[in-house]
Amino acid sequence: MRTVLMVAEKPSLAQSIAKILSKGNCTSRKGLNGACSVYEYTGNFEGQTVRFKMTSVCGHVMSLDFIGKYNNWDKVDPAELFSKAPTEKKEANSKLNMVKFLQVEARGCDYVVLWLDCDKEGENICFEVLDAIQPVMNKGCARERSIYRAKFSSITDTDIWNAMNHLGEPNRNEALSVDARQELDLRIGCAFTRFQTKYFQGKYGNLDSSLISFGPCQTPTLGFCVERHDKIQSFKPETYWIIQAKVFKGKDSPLTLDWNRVRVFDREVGQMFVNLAKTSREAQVESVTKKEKTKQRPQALNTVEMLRVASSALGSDGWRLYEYITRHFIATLTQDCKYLQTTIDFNIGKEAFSCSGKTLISPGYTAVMPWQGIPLEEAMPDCERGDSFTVDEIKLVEKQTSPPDYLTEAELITLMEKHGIGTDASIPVHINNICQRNYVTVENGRKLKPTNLGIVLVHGYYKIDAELVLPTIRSAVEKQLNLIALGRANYQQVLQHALDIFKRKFHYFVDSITSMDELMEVSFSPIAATGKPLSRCGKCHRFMKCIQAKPSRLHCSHCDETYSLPQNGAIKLYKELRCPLDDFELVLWTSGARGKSYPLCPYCFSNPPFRDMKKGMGCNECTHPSCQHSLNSLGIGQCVECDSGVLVLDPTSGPKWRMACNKCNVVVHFFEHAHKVLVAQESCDNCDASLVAVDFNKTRTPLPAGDTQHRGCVFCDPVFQDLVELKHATMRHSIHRGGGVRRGGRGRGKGRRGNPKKPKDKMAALAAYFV
DNA sequence: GCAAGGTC
Repeated sequence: MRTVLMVAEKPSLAQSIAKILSKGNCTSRKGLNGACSVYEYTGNFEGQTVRFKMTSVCGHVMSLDFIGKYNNWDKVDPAELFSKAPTEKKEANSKLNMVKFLQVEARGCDYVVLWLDCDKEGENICFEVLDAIQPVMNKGCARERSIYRAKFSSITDTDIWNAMNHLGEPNRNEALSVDARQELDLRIGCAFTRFQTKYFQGKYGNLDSSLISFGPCQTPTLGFCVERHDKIQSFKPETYWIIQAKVFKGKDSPLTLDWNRVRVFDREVGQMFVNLAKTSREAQVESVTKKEKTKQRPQALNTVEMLRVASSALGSDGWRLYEYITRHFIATLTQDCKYLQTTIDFNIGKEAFSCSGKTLISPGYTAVMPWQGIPLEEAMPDCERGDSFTVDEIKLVEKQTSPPDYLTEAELITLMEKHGIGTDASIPVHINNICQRNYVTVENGRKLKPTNLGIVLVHGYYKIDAELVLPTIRSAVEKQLNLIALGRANYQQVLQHALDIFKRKFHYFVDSITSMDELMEVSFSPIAATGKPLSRCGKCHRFMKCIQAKPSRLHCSHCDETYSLPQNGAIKLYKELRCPLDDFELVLWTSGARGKSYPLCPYCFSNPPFRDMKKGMGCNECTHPSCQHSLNSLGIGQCVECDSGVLVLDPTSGPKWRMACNKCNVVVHFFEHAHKVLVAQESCDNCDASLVAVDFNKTRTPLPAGDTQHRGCVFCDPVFQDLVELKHATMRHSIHRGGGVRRGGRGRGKGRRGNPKKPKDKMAALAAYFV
């Protein structure tokens, strides 16, 4: 029997479609990646009985990136990203093992039916799937067709069966338009982001942003928020006047009328109209019109509309959202709301006024969406032409025009949708991005208020090249891409054309960056004027300043050099001790009061001193053979949790001493009330860990017979075993994991680099490092 | 470390 493989875009769709097509008679099993399931059943295909295997991917299988060496920000000029830097497709999520999974399932299959979503992205994923499975599928005779595309727009029996009975072919052009979009977004976004980030971060100390990103969607999104901010800033309130008139008939409560001229901007003119109206004490009913009107039930909810609604009253309460979606759905199936609109036109003197109200005829859908219902108090009094009302009050009221408020998230979603910025799935991501990048903050009522950084960036783009921030450029690119999809333009030509344009824009931007910089100077402080003096530079021996704003770093204004620091933690001076290699004063990094801490050399942190070290390493990973702060001096033994780390004594942790892994987050608490804890040169005969010498407080020593000193292995020594809070750690230590034989696996087999053991022969180690 | 687009 032949086999048909069918692939949907996500696991839940595979399940729904399999249920429909198998009429509920399918088996299911998990695929090798644990995320996708495979549904199997027997059925008919192209006039033969076949076995169906329905499964799915999880979105895109592949994603585009530059080849490795072009991801080095220090060595690559961002301008190279427009043409020189080659790109490659990598598996989008290596954990999912999607290519392998698809190949395992496709092996031996004769046909494939592609059930990817029916949009351009889905078409692109079709070819990602085909690239993975075609090499392993059965090869039929050359003329036999084996690739089919199902086109469907809803998950209903009729739609799915209809798609199955009218299979087509995947559309290469649509897929190519997505390939072009991916390459454009990657090259443009990365080039601008890297350039901006490196330029401004090196100059200003209080930007508070570790990344100054640019993107064809996120930047226009920010642009909308700043545009509103500018309107608010440039708003000048204007005074205007309205006539307020109240009339009544008999014992009815007074009606407030609207002036037909609405408002005037000149007080004298307003007063003149009041005087004219005041010549009469009665308001004559000029006409009464009654119109039956309907309030339309809502359209079916789509994702963007749901986002808008959820952002403007609902908040993050899942149940309320569920209730809203349910009510909305029922409302779409109910009748429109019907009401009677009554408008009464009045004349008071020669001035015209009116008043209108609504009376409910039938609630229709507002019965399930009561917040949209017609309020009872809008009902109007009975009257007819010629009736007269008594004027209760008529006066001129002064008012002021008020500025607009910051953009609400709901308004922003509307703007993005209108201009084609992002998709239903990516709109929230872009909004989240500009928040995380510190370009806008979310205020009460989910209003988006741009930060100084956001404002300066957008104003800078306006000065240099407004198209970089205007929404029109994205739409223009999308239009060109659409031509590829429609087969009316060549993929290569469109891509090249757009890249050329943006390459020129990029060079112009780089040449004009001082225009944006002028704005930055107003809002931010030069790096040399930021931060507090902390530790001394090893080159000039002057104090360097520690900059707290993200990304935290040290800056030497004399040498005009900036040195990176670890993020997410606190930095303080470490007893004015110096690195023996470069004379920089060490600093102490700590993750918190009871957490991990270790010293680091600000210079070595960015410029690894030894071959086997990488950027971002502290003294606890430093392989200096003799420095008292290095791994070699303070390392105790292999980590109890991870395979590649070493537990290193935290020399600042006394009197509650602890050691911490230099790779993972393991912290092992050991001796309390000890004056001194030293790591000895000798190793344990049993487990190879370094011996530890402890000097306890005389009055509080836990050692037998009042001894204050002991030396031994923290993992094996019986005296220490009873004292040290290391029971679980001891049991996990390698020596106890199976007769001293170390586990294989992660982190092993990479020669010296992966070996967490301290080198024993210091001279040999020295020789190795200084080759 | 970067984009935007899928989806988990």
